[in-house]
Amino acid sequence: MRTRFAPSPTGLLHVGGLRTALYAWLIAKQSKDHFLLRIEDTDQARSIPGATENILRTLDWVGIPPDEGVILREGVATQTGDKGPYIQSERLELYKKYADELIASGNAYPCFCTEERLKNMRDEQMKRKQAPMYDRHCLSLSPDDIEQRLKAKEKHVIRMKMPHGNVIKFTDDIRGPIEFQAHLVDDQVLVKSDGFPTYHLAHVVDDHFMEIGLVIRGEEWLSSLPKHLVLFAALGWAAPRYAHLPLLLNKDRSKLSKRQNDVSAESYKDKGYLPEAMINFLAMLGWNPGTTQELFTTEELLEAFTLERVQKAGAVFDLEKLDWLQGQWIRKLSLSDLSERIRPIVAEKYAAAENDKEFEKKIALIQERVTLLPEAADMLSFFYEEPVIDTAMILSAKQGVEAANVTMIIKALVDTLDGLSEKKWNDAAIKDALEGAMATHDLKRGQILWPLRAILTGKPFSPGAYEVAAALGKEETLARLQKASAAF
RNA sequence: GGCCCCAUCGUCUAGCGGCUAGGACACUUGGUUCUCAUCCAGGAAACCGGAGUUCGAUUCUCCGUGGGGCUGCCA
Repeated sequence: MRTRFAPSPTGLLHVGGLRTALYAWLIAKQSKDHFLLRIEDTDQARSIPGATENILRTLDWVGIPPDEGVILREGVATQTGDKGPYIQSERLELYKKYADELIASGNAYPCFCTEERLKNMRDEQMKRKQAPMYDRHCLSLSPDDIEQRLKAKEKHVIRMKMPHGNVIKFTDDIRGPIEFQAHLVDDQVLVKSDGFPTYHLAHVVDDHFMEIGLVIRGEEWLSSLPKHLVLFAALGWAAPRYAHLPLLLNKDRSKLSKRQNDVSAESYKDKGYLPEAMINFLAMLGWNPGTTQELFTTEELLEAFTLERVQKAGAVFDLEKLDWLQGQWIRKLSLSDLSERIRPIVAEKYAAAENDKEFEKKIALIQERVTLLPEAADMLSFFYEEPVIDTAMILSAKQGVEAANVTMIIKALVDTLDGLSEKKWNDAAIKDALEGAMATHDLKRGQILWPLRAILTGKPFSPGAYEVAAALGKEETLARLQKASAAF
């Protein structure tokens, strides 16, 4: 089954668009067929240079690149495939040809109405509480009149002629049977006065010639479906199957908007979410496997995904679930994989991380604590710069570390740890040694470990004392202890 | 206003005539614990309403109600 994703290059890729692309990609790949990317740049005013590359890079990031149409080759958007061009602004003659054919067959007609007239007409209709629809003023123009005006290059559009009286029936792959009364559907503009097609004409022509078997798109298109079906029939082409996906929603259940949410997929990349978490999250918004499995790799989605299990109702875009998924994925990654993803981020702040041979060891300490990748820099700061000694934080009434005994505790720490050889400097040995110290000095666990951890990290929250001491090394550990001791 | 779609815990959802209405997130109570996090155990939390069909409706039908989308020479 060939499927496509057909964004407008009007800005960053929307998360809703990314989910649509994911589902389309899954369907195509399940049948080992092509997933196409087509650029819908028929609105010249809204097109933004570079948007296409950005969209492609985002698809790459999550691992669902197109394999036909507009693709990324060495960072540059190029076209591949024998059904192109895949950019609508390069297909103008084709649209023109079929618009003319529709006029010839009586399924479309030129309309010379001015914007002003249309506006007045709509205002009138609204006032009478009627649905605003084109009144077919130009449908009654005489052939001579039309010819004259065309010859005079009078500004005009081409409208489709809805077959009033027909009932248009269709079965959507997600929603099941739907019916529309043709006379309630407007005579949609197919070709604008600038010669560009509207979405409606371009969609029908392109998806026919690009041999798309299943159109997967957002629910906002459902109400234009009758127009598309009429066009396919008028041109004598078989319509594809359609699957209209439920919308992604704001917390207040309105259509997901920039106003209330970060809607660009790229912003989640920038915040430090893993592509694995993003894909997993998006897949589960509006689809479920019917089992209790929550974690899915792309490969597992390929195995489990079906349109039958896609929800009809819209889904609230709930970041709390994303964060949980992110945590799951962080912990699921191998230490080396996670390290290499985090390393460049930490290196931005601490150059030493770049070639730190012990980096994985440090990441091991925070793997269960990180949610967003950039948090790692702060979590690891004490490895790369000496913490500022905060005597107030080293003391802890709750742990039984007071001004009266802190010096003695630190001395016990120094003595004990100094007794450990460099060779035996590891988690387990440090733990043994310190437990021995607790016994001999009659100290509680917290009395030993809280100050050790606080001195070594300078932070109220951090990985555990044993692990930090082990990763820091004997020399540095003792140096920090001694320095702290002097502060009291 | 018109047309179309939708409706189970706060959120994502399972359920496809008979269930103590299940899971996950979030919340909450404990446990583990030097802190934070992880992890483990428990708790609270839902079938929008009304008719009808049926021995029996969360489930099927209809009508309400509510929400959403569309209603552009934007997609």
